[in-house]
Amino acid sequence: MADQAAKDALFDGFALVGKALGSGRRAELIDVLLQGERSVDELATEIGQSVANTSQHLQQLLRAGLVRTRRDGTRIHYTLASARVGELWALLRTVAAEHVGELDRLAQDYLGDRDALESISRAELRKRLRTGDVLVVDVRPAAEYAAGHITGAQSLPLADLARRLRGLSKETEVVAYCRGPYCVYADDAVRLLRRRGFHASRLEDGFPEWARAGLPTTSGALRAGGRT
Amino acid sequence: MADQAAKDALFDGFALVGKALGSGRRAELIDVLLQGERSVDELATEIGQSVANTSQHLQQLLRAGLVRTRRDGTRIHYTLASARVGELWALLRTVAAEHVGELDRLAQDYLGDRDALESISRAELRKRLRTGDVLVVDVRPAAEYAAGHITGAQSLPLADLARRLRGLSKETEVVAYCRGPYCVYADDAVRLLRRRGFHASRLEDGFPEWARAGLPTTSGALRAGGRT
DNA sequence: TTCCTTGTCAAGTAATCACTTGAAGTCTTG
DNA sequence: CAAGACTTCAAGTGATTACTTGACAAGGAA
Repeated sequence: MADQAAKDALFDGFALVGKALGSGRRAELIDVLLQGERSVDELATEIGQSVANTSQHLQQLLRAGLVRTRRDGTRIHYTLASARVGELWALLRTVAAEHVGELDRLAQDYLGDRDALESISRAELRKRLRTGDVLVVDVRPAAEYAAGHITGAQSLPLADLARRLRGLSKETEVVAYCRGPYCVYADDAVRLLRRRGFHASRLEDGFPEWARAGLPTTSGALRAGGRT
Repeated sequence: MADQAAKDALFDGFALVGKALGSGRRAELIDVLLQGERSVDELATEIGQSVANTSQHLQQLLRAGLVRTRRDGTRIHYTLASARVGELWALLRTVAAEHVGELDRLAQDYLGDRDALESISRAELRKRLRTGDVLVVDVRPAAEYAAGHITGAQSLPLADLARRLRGLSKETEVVAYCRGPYCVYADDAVRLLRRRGFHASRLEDGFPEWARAGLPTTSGALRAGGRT
């Protein structure tokens, strides 16, 4: 064996990245940052932690090179360092879903029963977007829609949904999507819409997966949603 | 926010996998297991740790579902739980190489200067294997060769290399490969061969990458190597 | 049975980690 | 300049982690 100490140091280097992904709070941060850049205190409220604690977790992600910062006035915005980091997180989530025994139960505890909700695949949504017989709504917060959304989707944040139902036709088939397979926004939206008598289903995963698959996305433009 | 506690628990579940990859010693274990199953004390010597400590690390990998065990008499053999785990490890290594600042230096400290060594890509090796103008040698321990190797390669463990040079022709172009891009066996083999006047280069990565790329592999058969 | 090999468990220690609280930077605005 | 908003730093606490040592369990061979 060449130089055990150097080998250990090298693998400790690789493990830095594993360590960064080895805390639930940091995992939540990455999951949110996948939707676009965020300031520290937005992130803090999102993960339900103090600003100081969130800042320290972010420092740790920074040290592992997984995120980057951008200063804008008094705010500091964090972003994922590259698309690769998003891929790594997605793969880690898949591996966890396949191999961690209790994950099914944990997911069910958080997401509730999904069996009653219809969901459609990316490929099918793509097809129906082309034929135009479906209204796609992005139920994430407006800022995330602005940072990037499925081309043709309208922004209709979950928080505003109840107030803006008037504009929707009950004949139109509605497809809601949000941050990904472990995000509850689209589920909540579909449940609410169905309760009110709309035809609604959810995209089986979220925007990041759509973008990663190379399907058409748009960013920037805020296309006020709600009206059909 | 639906149920913060349930959400935290779910992400802690994902983070279990991150934690499992968050120690250099466990990373080394995964890297070795990528070459095939191993008993606990083989693994312990490989990573230079006590058997007790190695066992505990393996328990942790087991809890995260990344490895599986098989009992054989008084020995217990560990294997990666699925090919996905190998993919995850490879992607994590890539992300670390791209984003962890000091990794270059750590890799150089362990691997030494590689600039002097010629290396060839998988695609090129594939082509030259077909035309047959090259001798491919697998310099990993014989057990790893037996567990799976590049089709057409001969087993010539680094430990035996010096003793078995007689059988090699100085006209033949030799390509050595080992466990992967961060493995020193092939480097050492190429250095030794060149010092003795052979034409030698290394495959730029190792057997797991070859297999993952879907290129032809063989397992089981022990094709005694050395003679051309 | 007893002995031997292999692996796990349990207890102990020093180091690291996640969070809290309160203070100190840093940039913008008045 | 001072005041205010946002972020980071520093110190402290309880929990977890990586390793060691020594004891125990499970299977094989005499």
